[in-house]
Amino acid sequence: MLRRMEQMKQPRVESVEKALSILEAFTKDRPAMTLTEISVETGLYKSNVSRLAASLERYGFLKRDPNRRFRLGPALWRLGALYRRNFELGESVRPVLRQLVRETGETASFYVPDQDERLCLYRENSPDPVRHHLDEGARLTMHSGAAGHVLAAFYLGDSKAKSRLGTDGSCVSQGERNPHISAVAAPVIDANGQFHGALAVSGPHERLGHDALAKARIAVLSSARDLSQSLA
Amino acid sequence: MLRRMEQMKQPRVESVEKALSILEAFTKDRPAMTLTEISVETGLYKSNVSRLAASLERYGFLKRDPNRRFRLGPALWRLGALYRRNFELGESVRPVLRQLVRETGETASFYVPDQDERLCLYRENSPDPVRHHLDEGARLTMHSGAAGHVLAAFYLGDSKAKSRLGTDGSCVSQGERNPHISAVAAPVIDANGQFHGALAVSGPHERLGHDALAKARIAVLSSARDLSQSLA
DNA sequence: AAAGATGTTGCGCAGAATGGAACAAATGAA
DNA sequence: TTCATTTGTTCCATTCTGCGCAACATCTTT
Repeated sequence: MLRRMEQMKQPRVESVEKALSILEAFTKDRPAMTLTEISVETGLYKSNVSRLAASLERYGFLKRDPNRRFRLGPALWRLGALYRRNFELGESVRPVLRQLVRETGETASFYVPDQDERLCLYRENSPDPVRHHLDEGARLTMHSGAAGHVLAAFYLGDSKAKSRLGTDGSCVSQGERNPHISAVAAPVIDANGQFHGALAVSGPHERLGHDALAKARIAVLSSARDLSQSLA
Repeated sequence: MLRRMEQMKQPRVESVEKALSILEAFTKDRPAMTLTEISVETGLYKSNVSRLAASLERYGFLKRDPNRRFRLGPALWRLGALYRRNFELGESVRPVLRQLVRETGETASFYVPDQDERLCLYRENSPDPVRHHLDEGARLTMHSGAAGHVLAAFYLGDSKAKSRLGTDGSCVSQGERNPHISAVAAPVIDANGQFHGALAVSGPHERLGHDALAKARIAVLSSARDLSQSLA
């Protein structure tokens, strides 16, 4: 829970990190918690949580539902939308994703680094009912999957990840994160050399065999180049 | 900036509120700030901001762009998406909004309370090029506009706002917040009596005259009832 | 180079944040 | 109903964190 806090002695503000760890404790499967649950989940004392939560609530980062359970507050959505707007990305990325879906028939996504994980920032799903489904906003590990390797290599500078990449920066994975899914990913880097994220196409390995993957790789690389253009 | 903190002596954690006020300082027009700018904007000392920001950054609530300026971080987007999912609202609201647009030809929106303001959670724009445009995620005052009055009445319990409402809870405004815009709004309340937000239709007052407004009012009220059903 | 910003670090003191227990309020069982 | 249990808040003494501020780095600009 408070893993990150226990580390080295960099400048930090303890109570702030405790408060943030409360927010962090909310997940898709745990969208509402009682004070005691939060206390257990974070390892903080109830009295402490009570006070931290009060501040979070005042600023709209938490709110209490009719049963007085805590839920995430509207301020998060406002700021989340703002964060998202920062990337003018969206406007450039979406059309590219749709184009990729049209070309490959599979699902296309755009991932960015989020701490030591990766965040699915944008996604266009395959029209096929049998497809690799995932919500925008979902977080996956950065240490597996084609897009994961690309991010690890370009963002973290992970040398093991680098070695998995082709000279063009692309990466292929088959059944890595999920045994039934294959994927291709490529980095998106603007004219200034700034790394933005990874473009990926993924689908069931029944459809994405050797040949289909090779085709998809070309498509992804080409799209990544297009994106680089429009970001310059 | 720190208005909210200076108030009464409720349980709170000062440094946490300072940190949150840093996040609050980000706006659409100020999506990136240097440390000094944040310091000025929040009234906090630079050294203080530096340390608070370090913690926010560790948890992904802030990040630094290539020029080392601060921007909102990906954690916000993740949590924002989670917040939003809490309302299964979206899935119920969107179709209703689209239906309203079809019926009235004007823009339809759904507002929820956010602190002492109102947040435009969902919006479907009129197909007409001349329309009342506003982004999802935008915040407006709760003290003017038809939807504002509805929220003030039902959420804050503001008696002045209540007096502006019809017996059906609906409210009409003409040129209140913006001289060229008229609007109608109605509360959305589920079967348990839980208030969820305000449904509104808005457009240029040239089109939304007496008759059109009356028609829109019927449509909004009917849609609000439909929504109440699907939330029960 | 020199001058101006901008960001970070060190330090001592004030007082904020905390743990723990006692208290209050809600829930549920009997 | 009353009693037991769980959940949340308030109080208080102690401690150590967070703070202001100045000095120190680190970049920009001229």
